Amino acid sequence: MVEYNPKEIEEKWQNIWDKEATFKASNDKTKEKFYTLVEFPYPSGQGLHVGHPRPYTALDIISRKKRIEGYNVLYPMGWDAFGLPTENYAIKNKIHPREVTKNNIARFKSQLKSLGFSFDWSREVNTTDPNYYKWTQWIFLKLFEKGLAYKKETPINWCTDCKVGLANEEVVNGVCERCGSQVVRKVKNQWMLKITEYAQRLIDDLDLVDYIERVKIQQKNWIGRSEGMEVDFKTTCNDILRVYTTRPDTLFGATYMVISPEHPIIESKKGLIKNLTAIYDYREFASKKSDFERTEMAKEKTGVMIEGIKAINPVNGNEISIWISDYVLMSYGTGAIMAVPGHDTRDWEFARKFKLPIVEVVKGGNIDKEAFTDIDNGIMINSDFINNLEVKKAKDKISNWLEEKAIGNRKVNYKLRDWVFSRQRYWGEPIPLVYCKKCGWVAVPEKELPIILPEVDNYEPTDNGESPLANIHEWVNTKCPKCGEDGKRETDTMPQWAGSSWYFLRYIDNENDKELASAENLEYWLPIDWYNGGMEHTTLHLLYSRFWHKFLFDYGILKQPEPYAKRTSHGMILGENNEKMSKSRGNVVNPDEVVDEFGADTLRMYEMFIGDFEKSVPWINNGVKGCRRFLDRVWKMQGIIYEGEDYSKDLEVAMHKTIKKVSEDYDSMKFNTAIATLMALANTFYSKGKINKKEIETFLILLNPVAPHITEELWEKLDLGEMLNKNNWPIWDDEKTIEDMVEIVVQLNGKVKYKTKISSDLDRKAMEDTIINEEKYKNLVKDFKVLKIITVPGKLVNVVVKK
RNA sequence: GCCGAAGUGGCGGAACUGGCAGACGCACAGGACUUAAAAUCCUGCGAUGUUAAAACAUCGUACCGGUUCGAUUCCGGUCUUCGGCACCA
Repeated sequence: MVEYNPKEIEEKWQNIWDKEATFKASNDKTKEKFYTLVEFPYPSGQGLHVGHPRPYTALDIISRKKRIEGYNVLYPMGWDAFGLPTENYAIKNKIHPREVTKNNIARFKSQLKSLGFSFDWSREVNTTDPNYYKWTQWIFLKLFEKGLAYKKETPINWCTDCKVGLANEEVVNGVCERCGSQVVRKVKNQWMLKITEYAQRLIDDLDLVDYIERVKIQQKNWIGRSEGMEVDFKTTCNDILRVYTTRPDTLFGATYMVISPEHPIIESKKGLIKNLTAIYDYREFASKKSDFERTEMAKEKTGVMIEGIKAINPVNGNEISIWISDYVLMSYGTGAIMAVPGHDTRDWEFARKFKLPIVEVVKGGNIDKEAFTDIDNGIMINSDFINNLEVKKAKDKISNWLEEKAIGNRKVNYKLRDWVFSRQRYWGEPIPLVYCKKCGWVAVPEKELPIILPEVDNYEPTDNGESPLANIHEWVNTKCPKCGEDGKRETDTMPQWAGSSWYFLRYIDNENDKELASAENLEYWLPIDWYNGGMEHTTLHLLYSRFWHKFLFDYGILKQPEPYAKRTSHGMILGENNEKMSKSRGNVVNPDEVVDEFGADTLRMYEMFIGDFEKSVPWINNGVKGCRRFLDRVWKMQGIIYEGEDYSKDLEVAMHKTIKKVSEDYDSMKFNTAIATLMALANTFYSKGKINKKEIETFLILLNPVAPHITEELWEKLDLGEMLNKNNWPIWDDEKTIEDMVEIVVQLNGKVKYKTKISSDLDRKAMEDTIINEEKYKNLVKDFKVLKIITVPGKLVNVVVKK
């Protein structure tokens, strides 16, 4: 027998699949389709690491199984290639990001090919290709046309030394990651997308899809719907401060207010504020922090009281002080809160620190010691006309009262914020708009798309924080498409999220130059039947792409309101030291080395066998060996085959059980136990010493999705007919998975005492009778009084006894 | 801090819906084959105790408590680790 040589056979089959276009999805609408999708990678300079193949192999298994089951499967791959690391690399090494991207993609592609994934490479997409981003720009224009894109002043991280805008990730402990200088928040006028307009639908339509529960929960929490009231507080300067609260019932306990340091009232009433310098200093101090740092619960509370203006609590007329503090954000609610220190932990700490009054309005806690927050079932006190009411009733009564007096109104609020869509960077899609003094922002005509990213000499942002594109005057200066006067192009580019918000639509018709994709192909392939990706994309990418999809649905291009019928998520592969794989930690495993030493089938199998697909697991080099050993044993099965029939009930049960278990496990992504089951079956084969071709055939088909090369090769060697992947998936018969005898457990007060075999067709009564007549049983209970016997058919008999 | 997960032998993990804890694999130990080694094959492998051994007993699924005939699984609390927190992708 020739030795198992993965290198040779893997290359052989990869070439055959390429040449015969085995995995090309057809647009034949008469066939039942199945669209499987994995998140397309960012082609980084480091190449693939072993984390990438985990989800790819998983959905490759699903795809291959579906094909064998007769579906027309689309399993595509592409490149999410715009992004910061490429740009930074280009700046450092003075190479055009286009070149960097091209090289990285070539490397990724050859690595992916060496793993034998059944991608339909003819549908490859690349977000940096003008033929692709033409449509990204086109979608943006449609959003703009419908009023969903607007400009707003929003802060960016500004490095005071490099004089560039930084990504949050590049800000480490408040200083610039590159140069260590102070980073401040600088306000810029940026493009925003109104995702908040879709907030409710993004929640509601989760009911239409099959996502793993934690993804749904996390999306809902991220969108953060709450029902509450907007309440107006008059001020002593005849102004109104509007707050948002979910707890109008505690209004009598509101003893002061806090507004965001950026609140406009500070500017509009600065003449009345006596401590303006202190206020400005504090605002400066707050500008150095991110929202995340500002709202952190653990930190020491800071703030400054505004001297000169007070607010009036609308329910009791009390004059209360107004403070500014960084934990109140302009971006959530109204940028102002009423503080109820008796019943809110953050307010309580703040009040304690600044010696502000704390009033108890719900009975039950000890507000001298801590805020009493568990108040949903409490009773109101110190609250005038809502005294002695239950909290729920009090909330209703005071809400009605506020609405009658026109002081407040019920309001639904969302934590979700609009999407900041501008980046002051080079390596992104140009935003296709022109600014005209007369007409304002004007869309570039569709026929001029794509607006190609022009060549620049220098990829670094300009000194004033504008994108490098701002320096190319011949590109920036153009004519207004509307009136023909002088105009200037937008020089900000789109965020990397743009291209990945719709890529799954382009796979459907990637060469179409007339439209984003043809209507009939979209209708045939959508929705995506199964989308797998990392948990880390749950709140941004997944939500952004649902938003764009819904928009295109509203626009009439798409027929389904949701892009993904099903969403699952894989766990990360960690380094051997149980830490995240990264270059700096030096624990990165390169799949090329594993393929070189053990073969692609072994790598694929190990990645699936390593543990629960949904959980993160450490990579263990030694573990790979076990999978290779198994494939060696599979290879050697050639030597124990015999021709002919030889019925054995045991083997028949084992075969049917295995088919059932493996089929079901693949479908529910329990790849590790599917492989364990196949290993156990192989052990059974070997313990029998010989095996019939029919059993091997079934075994090879079951193993094929995980290890496609070796199984295809053995199929050919054993002369089992046309290519394995053209055959049918084996089916099992539930009746044939039942053994004649089952082992059951006899327990005494829930503790296992002995095991015994009984016929599997006994019902409860018969089973109990069999057991209590056994000698062993009589011995067991002879010193006790039997109180009760609990019998679970086919499982156990538990005897409850007393001395 | 907030939101979402996870915690089981020396290690990765398994256990359907509350019913035999440790499948499958790694590592390790002993044996077979070999002049020898590697590879391969066979056997054993949670801890402790009684024991020559078989066998038996006790403990054991992060920690504390609860529900139940019975808890890795359900409930309350605590600790630890991981993912996300809106310009990394």
